[in-house]
Amino acid sequence: MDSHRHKYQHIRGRIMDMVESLEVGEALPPERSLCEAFGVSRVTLRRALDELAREGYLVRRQGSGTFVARPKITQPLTLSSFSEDMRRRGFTPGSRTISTATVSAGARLGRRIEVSPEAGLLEVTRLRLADGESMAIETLYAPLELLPGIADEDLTDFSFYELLQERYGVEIGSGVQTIEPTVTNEEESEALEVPLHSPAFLFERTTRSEDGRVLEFVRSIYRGDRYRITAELPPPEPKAAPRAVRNAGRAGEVEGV
Amino acid sequence: MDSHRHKYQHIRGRIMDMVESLEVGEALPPERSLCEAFGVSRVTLRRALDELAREGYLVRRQGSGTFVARPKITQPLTLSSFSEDMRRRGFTPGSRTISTATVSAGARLGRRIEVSPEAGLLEVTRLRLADGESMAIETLYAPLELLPGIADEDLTDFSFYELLQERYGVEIGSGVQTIEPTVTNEEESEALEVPLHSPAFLFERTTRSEDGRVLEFVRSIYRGDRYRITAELPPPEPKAAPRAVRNAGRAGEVEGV
DNA sequence: CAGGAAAATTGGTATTGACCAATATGTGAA
DNA sequence: TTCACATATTGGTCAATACCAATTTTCCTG
Repeated sequence: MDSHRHKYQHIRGRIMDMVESLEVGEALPPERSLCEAFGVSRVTLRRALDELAREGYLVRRQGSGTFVARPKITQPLTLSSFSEDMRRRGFTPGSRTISTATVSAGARLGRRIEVSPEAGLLEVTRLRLADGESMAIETLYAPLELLPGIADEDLTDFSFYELLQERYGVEIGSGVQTIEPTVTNEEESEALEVPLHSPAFLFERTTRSEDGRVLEFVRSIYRGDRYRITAELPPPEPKAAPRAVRNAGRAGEVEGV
Repeated sequence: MDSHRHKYQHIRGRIMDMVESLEVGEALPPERSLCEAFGVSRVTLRRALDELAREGYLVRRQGSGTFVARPKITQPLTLSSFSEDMRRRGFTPGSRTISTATVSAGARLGRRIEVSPEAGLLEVTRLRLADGESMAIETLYAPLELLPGIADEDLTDFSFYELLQERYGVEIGSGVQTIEPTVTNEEESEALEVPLHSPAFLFERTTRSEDGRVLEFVRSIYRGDRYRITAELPPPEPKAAPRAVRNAGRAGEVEGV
């Protein structure tokens, strides 16, 4: 059942279980106790703790102990789907497909997706909803050659990433996203139900597979009155950057408002 | 001379020297050779390599070797000053102070900066330039109590962060930044020399010291036609996230356009 | 009771040694 | 030559152990 290929991954999970049963600021048992409890060496245990501390779940204080960290205020920009993003923000994601078509790439899109201008592309325009209200309008382009038989799919309520992984076995590698401020045009205003020329974000994202092929190019318009980006900024690197986690609360400590 | 308190930090530096003398895609000597060369254990050496790989300088391939990674396309959002940010983008930063004043915080600003509404604040409005052209207009608020004698400073061409560190010995801890799309109002349009209601970014940043006090609240309007955010998105975490670095080139490998 | 020094506790760094897993290389058979 | 298999190389995981450094606790002293 446990697909933990390595010991430290298993330990990591056990520690996370423990963390979830504790309050913010509470201390974990000492490393040496945990080693004994889990039956692993200290390096293995520390490897798991290192990861969790780096990801912000734990704070370690030399001479004192390891404590449950205060939850992060915000996640950094990451390659998550709209659905994931909205769930993280506490909304229920939804989607309404406006149009589905097959188009030829042309010069501009061809360059972005790194296919010939004659190549066929899947074009899907969707309205994205959060708690039933319009949040963004999004047009996705994907090379048809990667998606044999895609037109038969029901694209009404699908996660493109999951579709890629589960049906086509394509693993998502990395992506580049640009963000610009813009204002809505007539079409966008109508779809999003906002006044003409309302402030909005323009997102353009290019996603690649692990072997470097472009999987999708997505252009999204997000309502500026409903969506904003919050980023927690790490301290400027002090030369040989210590990856310390800060702002950890201890039990009973007073937090700012 | 070497302020390397720990061995792995010293090794890290030696490896970086080596990396800089190699081409992208070239292989480093095997770990076991490096251990011998540096006179350290493999664990210590690997600790240094782990860091460098995590930061994107190296790519490791099991069974094959450790290679110099392709330089990152973009930096993530980080707590850098305007000047640093612009230099990173290849521009020469500049600044023109529009006004300097002392104001009382009031309810809204007081809440943001976590001081009483009666507290005094330094208010500086500056026009930010890149290669001599207007890029952003920025208003900074900082609690006067942290900055005794600040009014005497020459604020025409200063880095607020450097001032804090060098004159007041305050270390910057972390910050939170929100980004929203907006359009310029009359004042902003005039200062930035753009048409009224042009798309723009609204940045609001709160910076704290290491001990949690609010050092500054900054509100910036960036021209949407000159400034955009580019983020390289890491792959979605595959459950127990391996922090692998991807897209590393090997010598002779063909890169996409 | 208060203050300070000593001891115990706890995380941090480092070594040696072993074996596993993925990749690259060399060798022999077809 | 080419393919398949055995072997060597290289990074990945894990253990046992020792000692260092920061913090907390204990206990003695005034």
